[in-house]
Amino acid sequence: MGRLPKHDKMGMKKGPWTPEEDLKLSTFILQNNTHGSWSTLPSKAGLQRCGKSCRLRWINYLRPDIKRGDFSLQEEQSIIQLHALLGNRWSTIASQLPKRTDNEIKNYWNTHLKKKLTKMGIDPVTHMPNHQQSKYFTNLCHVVQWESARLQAEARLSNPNCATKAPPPPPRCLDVLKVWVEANPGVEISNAMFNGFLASNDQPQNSTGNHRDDWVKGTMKNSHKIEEHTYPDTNYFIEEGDDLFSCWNVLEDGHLNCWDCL
DNA sequence: AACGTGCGCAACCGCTAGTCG
DNA sequence: TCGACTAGCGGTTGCGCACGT
Repeated sequence: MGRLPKHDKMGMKKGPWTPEEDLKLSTFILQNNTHGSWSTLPSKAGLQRCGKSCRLRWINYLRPDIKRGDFSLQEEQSIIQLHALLGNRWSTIASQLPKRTDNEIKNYWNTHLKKKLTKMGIDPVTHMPNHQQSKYFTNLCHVVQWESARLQAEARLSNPNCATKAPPPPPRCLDVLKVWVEANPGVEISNAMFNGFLASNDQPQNSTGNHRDDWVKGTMKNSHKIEEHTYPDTNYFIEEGDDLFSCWNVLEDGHLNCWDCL
């Protein structure tokens, strides 16, 4: 993996890092409790690398607080949802996924998630279904719901007068609002918009949705985390099991219909 | 076994924003 | 205000490996 060692015009080494170089870099930073100035670090640490290369190696590989290995289903979902909201702002997305680096998330998106969404009939750029007849469409109802909420939030931002008319977004929305605000400094959040972002579990929007939620919770009382995945004012909700997600909707006669499992 | 091909990911490159004198 | 310098970000590259033929 990596590249063959090369040197640039200044005689700085390029290419894959050796275990000895890793050791030198880690030891220097840990002993000093700081990397200090990246541009002066290489000479101080006895490395023939440019500061930029040292910084990247530390941040993406050597830092003790990074998690490596497969992404969990929850992490995958977070990436998809945050990408729908933020686009290719990998560092912002990474800031919401503890112990993951932007480079790792970017690679995972480009090599796994993009293909996965495409296969499921979802455009990975717009996060919209390519065609509603896709046999995978029903599997992704939560993704589509999410995108719908995002568009509603954007509409509310551009036209505050519509804020109270828009239906409430999916769960975990306050977390998302927080991310959105961090990613869009300077944009003011009106009270109406904030209320619109509140999860209905905290502040039920209307009696119909509340009644339905109660009914769903009562019916599915053996399900775990059901509240987290119930989409208010819609017919859809997600049941999270130990290692799979089931997509359900409530039929007009009150029966539950399982669409599919993820 | 040999070869070709595609994939995964570490590392690089170029650009931008922030800071400081 | 301007230029130099630095840090950080996102896009791209290229090598090693796995897998298919």
